Amino acid sequence: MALKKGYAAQDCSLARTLELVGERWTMLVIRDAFYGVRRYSDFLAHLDIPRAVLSTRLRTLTESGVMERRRYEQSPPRDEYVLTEKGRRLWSALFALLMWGQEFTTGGATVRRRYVHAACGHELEAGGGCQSCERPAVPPEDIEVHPGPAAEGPTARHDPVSRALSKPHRLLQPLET
Amino acid sequence: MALKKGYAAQDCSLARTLELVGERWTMLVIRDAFYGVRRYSDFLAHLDIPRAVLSTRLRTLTESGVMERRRYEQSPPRDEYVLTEKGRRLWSALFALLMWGQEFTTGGATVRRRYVHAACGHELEAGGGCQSCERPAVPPEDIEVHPGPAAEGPTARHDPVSRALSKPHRLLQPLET
DNA sequence: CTCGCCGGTTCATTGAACGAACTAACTGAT
DNA sequence: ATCAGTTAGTTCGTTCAATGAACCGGCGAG
Repeated sequence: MALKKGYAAQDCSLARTLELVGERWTMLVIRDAFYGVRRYSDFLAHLDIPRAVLSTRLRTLTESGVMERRRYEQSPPRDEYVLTEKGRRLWSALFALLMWGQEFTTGGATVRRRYVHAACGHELEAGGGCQSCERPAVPPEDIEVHPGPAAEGPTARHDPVSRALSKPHRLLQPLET
Repeated sequence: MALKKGYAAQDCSLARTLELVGERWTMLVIRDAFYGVRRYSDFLAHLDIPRAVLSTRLRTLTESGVMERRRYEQSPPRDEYVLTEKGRRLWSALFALLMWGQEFTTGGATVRRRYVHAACGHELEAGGGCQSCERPAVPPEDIEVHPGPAAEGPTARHDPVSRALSKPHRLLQPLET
């Protein structure tokens, strides 16, 4: 972040966390990575983020070990960005924010996406666990995103990522775009 | 936030959440509120935040219903800022970020604060629950902050809030400063 | 060889953060 | 009554980051 002082001076684990993932756009990039977005152009189209900011964020996340950049094609050279274990462990925090938003910030609107325990088909509860399986915390690999009641409609987006997510999709698996 | 476009355009609950609590400093203000900080000057001294930014954040949080401003003294007129129910519900997200930071961002350093289930005295696990009580999610009212191994030392702060937190303290209870 | 795509970088403009200084309301001590 | 001190801000000039449009280089296809 490199502001004059940065709040890293706090020597507090929350402050250090926010230095890494608390900047504008960063959490949305990570959310998309959980959805299976891996390519620069897909992040760009789905987030409507300025190119320069996306480049900066991907570099920061890569340098701090939250994401990993890897070559998946030699010619033409193409890289993809995927979450590392460190990054995948952000799921519980991300999900908690997501659920809070669904409860408190939807102005009468209904839910756009539902999160389902793939093993049993039940929707996750707010704590990130599965009630019917009595699992306290379902890991992201076992979760599917399903389109919710508000997925279609006047506010729907039409980028490749949004279209790919109109079908149920396993978290962290690459999206077909 | 009122940037040109804001990412509220995403019509996604995470984006809306971050519009409210994703700005620089905001989460640290909320964390301090959980610690029991209520007065302008205490936020200021503990966070080393510019006064103008603190004013803006407290206004935004108040307007969005995350915190409430209330008169606790008539003369001289003094207001305090306390979390509403909406704000208190951010605990699980905040705690998840905190634990992630403790695991991944402490560069060999040790923990500054520990979070203890007041009813049984056991430290909370990373998911926010209490292992020994088999409670899946301990609410903040039942949690105490204890100074951790790194509370003292060369990096220790000397503001009133940090001093008050050198003793165990129940979350959300006002700090004696 | 040229066209277009992908994954960036560069640049001018705008907006936000920073920190120091200033203000307003009040209290308590001299 | 005056004066210093505390609290809770606002104001303002400077610095830094976000935005969006334009530009660029590698490459493959036609």
